[in-house]
Amino acid sequence: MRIIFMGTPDFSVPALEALKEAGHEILAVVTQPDKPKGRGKEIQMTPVKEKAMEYHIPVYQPVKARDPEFVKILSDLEPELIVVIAFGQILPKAILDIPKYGCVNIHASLLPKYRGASPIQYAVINGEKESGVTIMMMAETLDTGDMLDQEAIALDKKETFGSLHDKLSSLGSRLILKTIIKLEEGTAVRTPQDDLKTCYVGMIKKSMGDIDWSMDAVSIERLIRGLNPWPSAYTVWNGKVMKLWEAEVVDKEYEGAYGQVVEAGRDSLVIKTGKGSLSIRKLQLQGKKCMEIDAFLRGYQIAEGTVLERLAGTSSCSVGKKVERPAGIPLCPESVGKKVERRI
RNA sequence: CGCGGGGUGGAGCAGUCUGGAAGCUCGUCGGGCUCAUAACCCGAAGGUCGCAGGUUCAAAUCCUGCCCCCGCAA
Repeated sequence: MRIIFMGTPDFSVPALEALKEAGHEILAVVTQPDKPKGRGKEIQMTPVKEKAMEYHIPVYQPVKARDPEFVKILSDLEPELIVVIAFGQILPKAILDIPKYGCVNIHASLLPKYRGASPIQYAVINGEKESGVTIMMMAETLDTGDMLDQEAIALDKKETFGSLHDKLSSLGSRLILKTIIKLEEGTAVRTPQDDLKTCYVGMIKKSMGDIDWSMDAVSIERLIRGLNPWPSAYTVWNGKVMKLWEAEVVDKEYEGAYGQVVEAGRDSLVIKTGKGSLSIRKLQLQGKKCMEIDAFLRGYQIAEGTVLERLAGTSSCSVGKKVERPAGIPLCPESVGKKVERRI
C-alpha cells in the first residue's frame, strides 16, 4: 500500500520498520524538525528521521503540518493511507481527508482510557493491571477517532515506563500490519469510543518527579517506575539531587517525619512516607552513575534521621504551591460530550 | 564554543586547594572464634591514581592537550 508515515521518537521507529519490511511503499516520512539536543546542544535528527534516511525515504519536517504548502505536498504524493504514531503535531482536516483509507493512529493505551500525550507513563503511575495499543481512525480532536484494532498486555509488577514503552512500541508495530490488511480487504470495523469512559493525560513534566514523601509508599513506588527512565523521580539529599530508580514498598510504619531515613543498614535505606515506607534499591546522585543501594552506602555516610527534601522550595527553583499529583488522576468529565466527528 | 560534576586495587568513596611514604567502608582469599552466621577477631593478595606530554630533586596532587562517564539545560 502507498503509505505516508508520520512519527518522531523512538516509539515510532519499530512501526516504520514493520511497514517497510512488510513491503509497503513508504512514499514519505514526516517528522518533527531537528532541534538542538543533548550535551553541547548539537542539532540532532529525530529517531524516525534517522531510520528513514537509512531506508532512503524522503523526509519532511514541517514546523506546522497545517501549512497549506505542506498539505499540498502530501496531497500530491497520493497516499492511500497515512500512519501516524507519536508524531507530535495535530493534523488538520485537510490532511486527514487526503488518503483514500484515511489517517490511522497508533496509540499506546486501551482507548478510550488515557487519551493524550503520556498514556504509557500514567498506566504505570496509576498502577494499571493492563495496558495496550489501539489503532484508530484519526479525527480532528485529539485521540477521539473510531477504533479499528486493539490489543492488551498485562503490566509486570516491576514495569517501568521504559519497559512498557518498548513492549507497546513493538506491539503497535505488529498490530498496524493487521489493521492495514483489514483496511485493504474492507473488513475493518470501526468502533466509536465511549466518551463516558475516557480520560486525558497531559504531558509529563520534570517537576512531577519531585517526590512528595507525604504521599503513600505505593504511589511513590509507582511514580518511580512510571518516570523511569525519563524524567525520573528524585529527592534531595545533602543539597544534591538524588534520583531514585528502584524501590520496594515496606509495609511497616516507623516513627519519624515524612522523607526521613528510618533505617540505614549495610545494604538498605528505608524512608518513611505518608503511608508505609520505601526501601531504596537503586539510586543516582547528581553527577554520578546509577548504583545499587549497597554500593552507594559503601561510599557515602547517611545517618538514620536524615531527612530527604523536595527540590521545590529548598532552593531558588520553587514551583510554588501547585504540586503535581500524578497518582490517581481522575477521569476528566470535561471531555465527555465532546463532539466526535465521524468520517466514512 | 550552553552550564556543571566525575574518572584513585573488584565496588563505592577520601586524598588534589596548602606537591613529598596509596587511605576509608566493603568485597575477595587464608586462618580463628562460634551450634551457627551476612556477626566478630587475625592475616594476605590486589592499584600504570583515565591517556599523553610538561614543570619539579619529587606529581594522584601544579600546567597543557586528548579520551570516556554523568547531572542540568534544551
